[in-house]
Amino acid sequence: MTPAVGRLTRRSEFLRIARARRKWAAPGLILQTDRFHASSAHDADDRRVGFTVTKKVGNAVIRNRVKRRLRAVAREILPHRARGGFDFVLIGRKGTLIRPFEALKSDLVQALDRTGTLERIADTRNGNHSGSTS
RNA sequence: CCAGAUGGCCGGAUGGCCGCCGCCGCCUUCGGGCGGGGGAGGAAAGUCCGGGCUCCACGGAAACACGGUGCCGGGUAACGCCCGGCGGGGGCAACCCCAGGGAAAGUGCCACAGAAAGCAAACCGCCUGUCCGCUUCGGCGGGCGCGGCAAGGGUGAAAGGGUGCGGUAAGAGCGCACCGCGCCGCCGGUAACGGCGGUGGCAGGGUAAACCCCACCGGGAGCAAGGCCAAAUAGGGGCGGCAGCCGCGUUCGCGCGGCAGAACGGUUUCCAGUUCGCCGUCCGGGUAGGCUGCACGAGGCGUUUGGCGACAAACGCCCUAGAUGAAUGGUCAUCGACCGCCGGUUUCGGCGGGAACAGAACCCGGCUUAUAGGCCGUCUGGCUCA
RNA sequence: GACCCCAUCGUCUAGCCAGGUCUAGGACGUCAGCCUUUCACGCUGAAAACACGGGUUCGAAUCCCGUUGGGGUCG
Repeated sequence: MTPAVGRLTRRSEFLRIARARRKWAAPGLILQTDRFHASSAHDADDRRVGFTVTKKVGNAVIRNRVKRRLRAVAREILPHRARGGFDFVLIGRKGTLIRPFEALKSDLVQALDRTGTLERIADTRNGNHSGSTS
């Protein structure tokens, strides 16, 4: 069972996560994260993700491609390797476009580890089942 | 074959795995699931023009502003776009480029240089009359002249037609020929304009992407327009100043209604209309929630007919993206136009990289800008062969 | 997405809207020299810009068109 990953769409939520100052920059991406506010509407095990690609990265075509690669890597990693109860913001960089996909995935795992949001159970399950991804 | 001109089209392909957003059908424990079908561009871009659509002004009218366009005719819903022609310029040519109305309605400007820059004028100079000096008697030099001239020199971007011949004291449209220009007439053309003939000795420098004049066009804002629903709430509040008249209520602070008054279109005037106590100052609160607008339209494709063409008409077929932190993809493999390096240097072989510009946001018609490479057609010039 | 505005030395600006001695002026800053035992202050001097590409004009920072880069507003 893979838990669902919600999307962040409100500007105020992005600003809140940026204020938390819990972030780590990898060569392919930057991760910002924060424990989301306890409200009755959300389960404690939920996790949500948003994407930010600024105009500095490139024109609209490049920004779209960067965002799509970030979405693809988040879809593969976040559901079973990120801790529940957190919001994540992935920020695209100039290197996101040309970085190999496997390296981008390990960048995200490393960023989760450095921000203390890597799921420990998923870590052992990864070692048991598939050693090809690392 | 080489060089060039021009018009149109394409602008990565195939497959595996995993995904995203609408639409239709079925099932559903209303969370969703299954199946089918669809899903970026020639510029989607810049937002430079023209429209549709929506709201405001809404009825209007006139004048004045303001902005835009600018040879002629046609096409179009419309245009500053397109087509055909005219004129000017460039090219051997195909062909390309041109904001291309008016400078004898008026105003302004033309720095520096130059005598003079717009009423024309005369610095050097040329010629001449007269006086003086010299003389080899041909002349030379100097002064004076409200004497003549504008050919030559010089300045300038530009100096009041150009070239040649005649003419003259020297010269000059002074005369003549050709060219240019103005005016008149005739002919051709729908017109711009062109041709021919006559006539005038030349008047009228340039600049209108300077003001301007003439002709024509234009009400303003924009889908964050606008409508519906939900939430919130106030008809926001405080302070200071000014508040005409009447009626009602009054807790005597004031409140409500009417008249008056004020505000509102680019300006003014007139009626009509809408809104509202007015002015100044300070303090707040809330909001980028949902649905709709929103995908059948000046729509696309094909054939025929009319037209030089832009395009139009008729008939037939088709439905073709609708997201909203914003879908239309991620990844792997194979093929690959093309590029670089090396060996060979005609063919070819090896290695490495690998598709240009670029992403709909209410929708159309244009323009402009960016764009690796490739395909097809037409035409021009040159060379070779038959 | 729509609608507007701006661009001049390293920085802030004048000149633009009546085109010409504009080779673009000023202030702060920078550099060099003088002054001072030295530094500062002061004095003298120098370097340094019209965003880019076309057009109009004899002549463009100025007028017109296009491009690029910044900035602002929206209920």
